[in-house]
This record gives sequence, structure tokens and C-alpha cells, in this order.
Amino acid sequence: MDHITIGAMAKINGVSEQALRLYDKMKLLQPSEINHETGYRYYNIKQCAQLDMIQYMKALGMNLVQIKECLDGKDIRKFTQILDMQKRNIEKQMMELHYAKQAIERSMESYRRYESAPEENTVIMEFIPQRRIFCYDTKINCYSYGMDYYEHILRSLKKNYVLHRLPMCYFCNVGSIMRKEYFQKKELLATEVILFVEDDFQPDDGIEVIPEGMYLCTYCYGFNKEEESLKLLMDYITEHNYEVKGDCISEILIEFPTFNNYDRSAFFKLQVPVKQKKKKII
Amino acid sequence: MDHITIGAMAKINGVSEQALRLYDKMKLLQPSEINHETGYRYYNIKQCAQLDMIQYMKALGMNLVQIKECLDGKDIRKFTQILDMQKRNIEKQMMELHYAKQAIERSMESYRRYESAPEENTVIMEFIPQRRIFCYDTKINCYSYGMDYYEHILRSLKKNYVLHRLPMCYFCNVGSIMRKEYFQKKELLATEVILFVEDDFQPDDGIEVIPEGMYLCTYCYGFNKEEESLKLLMDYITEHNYEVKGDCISEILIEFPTFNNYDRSAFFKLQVPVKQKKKKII
DNA sequence: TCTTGACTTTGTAACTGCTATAAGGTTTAA
DNA sequence: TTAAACCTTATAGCAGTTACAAAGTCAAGA
Repeated sequence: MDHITIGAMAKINGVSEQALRLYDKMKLLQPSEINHETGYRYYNIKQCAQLDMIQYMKALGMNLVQIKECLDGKDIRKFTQILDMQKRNIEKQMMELHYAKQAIERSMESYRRYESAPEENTVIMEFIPQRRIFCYDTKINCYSYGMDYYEHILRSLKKNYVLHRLPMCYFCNVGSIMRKEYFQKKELLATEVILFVEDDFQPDDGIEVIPEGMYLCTYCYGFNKEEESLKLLMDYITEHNYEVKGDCISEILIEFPTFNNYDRSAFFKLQVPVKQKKKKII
Repeated sequence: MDHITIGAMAKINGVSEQALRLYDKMKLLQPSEINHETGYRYYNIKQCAQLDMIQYMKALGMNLVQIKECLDGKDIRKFTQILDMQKRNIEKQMMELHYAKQAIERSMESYRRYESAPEENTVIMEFIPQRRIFCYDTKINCYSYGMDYYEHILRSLKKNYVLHRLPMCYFCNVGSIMRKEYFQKKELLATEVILFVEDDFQPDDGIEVIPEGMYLCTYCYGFNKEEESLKLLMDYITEHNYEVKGDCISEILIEFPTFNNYDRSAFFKLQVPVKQKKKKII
């Protein structure tokens, strides 16, 4: 049978008629015969081979133009070149999906923590595993300027961030870090904003490792509560005779959609690594 | 500064102006102020928070409509629902990329083998590792009908294939399998067409495991050479006193783009597992 | 004040690989 | 003969931009 109508051809190959018409127009696969009075397209069964090839190349992620080049070029070398390119392409896409998936999981985790978080103004001890952060020093104290300035700092982080080719999906879970010395002196001074990144980022320029350990934590809602909560944490440590072991991190667990289009509102987790000063040896 | 022009807003956030105009039109992010005489849009620095949210959601793979729903809904539960959906979505996409990548690697491997293949009409011994195939019994002898019929068989395989939800990218590396009994009787009878699939397919309905082992192989170019080569292999086995250990596989390593739009042309590898009949015990 | 250049506005088309629809002509079988 | 099932072309739509064109606005210097 070498008189297959477009509908039949579509059916036996699992393609739509429109797709076949498109391939005709693009000269990817032209019917072996056209009735010039009616305009009807008729295919030959052997043309299925070409269609198989097209579908296979499509499955490899090639676009129609590339496929055309390949088939027109009549050069199998061209095909392998495109395969090579396509492979790198796919690896890149997989990387992106990988990051997106991690970001989603991180978001879900944050949401769960938000739902089961303790009350505000309570301090609790938590074990926190090792994490990695991307650190950006703004040289300006986050606590000495208002929210407007903070926005500008974030914009600058965003730029720096793109510069380091980090995937955009990490742009939740922002935070700031108050170095140990200032925290101990109860001085509200933090010049660095941070982003939590996955373990596949190697510690290098900008990437820092935060060690695992016991942390004293407190949770609060809203930017205006942050300073108050920090002071709470500082006082708690003095009162209960803890020793500060490292930097204090102010982590945004969830940032809420800004409903009114203006005010940022977020759920914070403040955390500082400690150990008991006068521990009894059992 | 609450009088940021669209260009400035675009720059500090790494977005295009057109994107901002689109967000305005879609009511995703509308400028805080519009000069009704000039039509100029002016943004407030605090609106960056909303833009961050949009960019973050986009990075998670959400589309603009979903983002709008999320932000409009003012419901964080909606967000987690979409996250959940998005996660499954990403996993599916990763699966597809995984298959596409495997298919590309398989193609590249085939191409390398094609380039370094031995001459036609020579028989060589090869060790071949375990493989999995998807098997489809056409109930019709591939060798008793012409190419037109073969095309129909392939169409039917394609359908069956889609039915089993195998990714389309395996539709290269087609082949046929001649069962041991017929091969031994030198009877050209094969009713099953096959596809090689990855190891992640569990042996079940349609999926069969081909054991590793030593295979006698011969390579040939073109469908018309296949029968001849099969006979060569059969005779070689008799002459050299080998014992057939399993089914004979006729594998298409590369199918060439059908340049003339008609004739299928391919590079075959015929292979049959054997052992020496009268092996000396050393 | 005029000019220049950098900005802004709106609107349209293009991109990809189709799908969907409409309005109308053809084939086939009862 | 007539209806069903097919075919044709042409158009719009999708999503998220990008890339124009044509025209209006702003700020600074001569």
C-alpha cells in the first residue's frame, strides 16, 4: 500500500495529522504523492522509516530545525556532533532540575518546621547538622539601617549571587550572620548576608561550612521582632551560663507572600552554637 | 527611594523591562505609582520583596498563573499544594531526561562500534554482558515477507511500545530474535521483534533478560544482507564445532537517516551465544 | 531655548511544536 | 443520494519571553 492518507499515516505512527502537515511544510517529511486537484497528501509505507528517525531524534531532545539539518546534511557526523551537544544540554537541564527539587524539598521542610515551631520568646536547644552557606559581606551593619536599606542589600546579594552562578531557587532561606565576637559583646553588628546551599557546593570563595552541634534557638515572626529575639538569646546565654561556640545565624525559614504588595514578613529562626560553661564531669 | 523607573527596577533585580510590564499586565506585580499623563511606571523599593517571591516561585518551576493563584490566594496552604505537585512534576521530568541521556549514550556507543566494526562476512567471538530486551511477538515470520510488511510490523511494535509506556527514545536499536531451536535447525524463522532497554526495567510482561556470555558475532550493512549473514553464522558454527547456547539476536546498531526518503538502511550485528562442544579439560 | 541621548510608552510579531477550531471540499459505503 | 468520515487551508492559541518600531518624555549641556 503506497497510498496512505494523512489520517492513516498519523494513526499507524501515533502522530497527529497536524504534526505531519507541519513536517510537510518544513520539508522534514513530504508525502510521496500529492493530488494537485484536491490537495490530498498520500504517503508511502516506506516513509515510516523517516518518521521513525524524526521521532527518535525528537526523543533525544533535538528540535525540528536540528533534525532537518541532520537529515538534510546526509552526514552522520553531524548527527554525532548534535548528540554530543545534546548530551551536555541534558546534563545541564538535569542539574537545574536537581537544584529545583532540592529547593522544593527545602521549602517543604521549612514549612513543616514553621507549622510545628515553638512559641515566640522561648529558647530551646537543638542539634543542627552541618550546613553550607554562601556568604556575602555588605560591609554595612544590617541592624543600623531600615528595611529600605535592607532591600538594597538584598538586591546586591542577588547580583553577587548570579555572578557566582548559583541557581536562583536558593533565593529563599536568606539570612544574616552575626560573628561570634560581636554576639558575645552583645553588639548588634552583622554585615554579612547568607544563603544556605546544598552540600554539593565545595567550600571556596564565598562558600563557608557551618559545623554541626548543639544550638540555642529561638523563633520569631516579622523583621521587627528580630532584634528583640536576638537580645533574648544573648540574655538567656548569660543567665544560664552557656559558652558561645560560634557565629549566630539569623535564618529566614519562610518568607510569606507579601500580600499587601509592600511589607516583607517572614518567620525567623535565630540560632547560636553553645556549650555549657561549667559542665560536671560524671 | 520610592520612585524607581521600570529600567532601574529591572536592573537592580536582574529582570527584563518587558517581564516587568508583563507582570504588571497580569497583575502579578503592579507599580506602586503610575503617572497617568505619561503612563510611566514607578516602583517602590519594597516591591522587590514581591518580585523576589515571583522569581523564587519561577525557579521552582511554577508558571505565572500558578504564581498568581498563590499570591492572590493569600493562602500558604495553596503554596504547599503546588510545591507538592511541582515536586512530582520535576521527578517525572528527571526520569525523562534520564532516559533521553541513556538513549544518547547508547547511540554514541553504537556509533563508535560502527566506526570500529570488523569487515563484513567475518565471524568473531565477543564477550557480551547481560542485557534486557522488550519483546513483542508479531506471530509472523520476519523473513518470509518483504520490507513493506516489516514496516507494518514495526508500526505495530511502536503501538505496543507506547502501550507499555516505554519512552520513545528506545525506538532505535530495534532488532529481532531467532529462538535457539530454529537457529539450530537452520530454519529462518523469527516472529519476535525486540528493543534493548536499560537495566532499570524489571523483568516482567514483555521484558526479558539476555544472559552475558561469549557470542559469535558477524556484522553486515543493509537489510538485504541479513539472511546471508545469518547463514554464514550458522555454517561457521557447524564447521567449527560450536554448541548453540541460546537465542540468536539480530541487532540494528545504527539506522541511517533515510536520505532518499524511502529505503531503510542499517548496520546489523548478528550474535549468538555459543560454547565449544569438545572442550579439552586442562 | 534647542538639541542630544537616554530613557519611557504602546503595540506587534516572532519564537517552538504543536493543538484546536472553522469553513469548506472529497471519498466511500450504504 | 445521502450521510459519515475523511481531507483541505487558514487562523488562533499556548507560555514567557525577546525583538523590534514608532512615538512620547526627561535631564543635561550649548
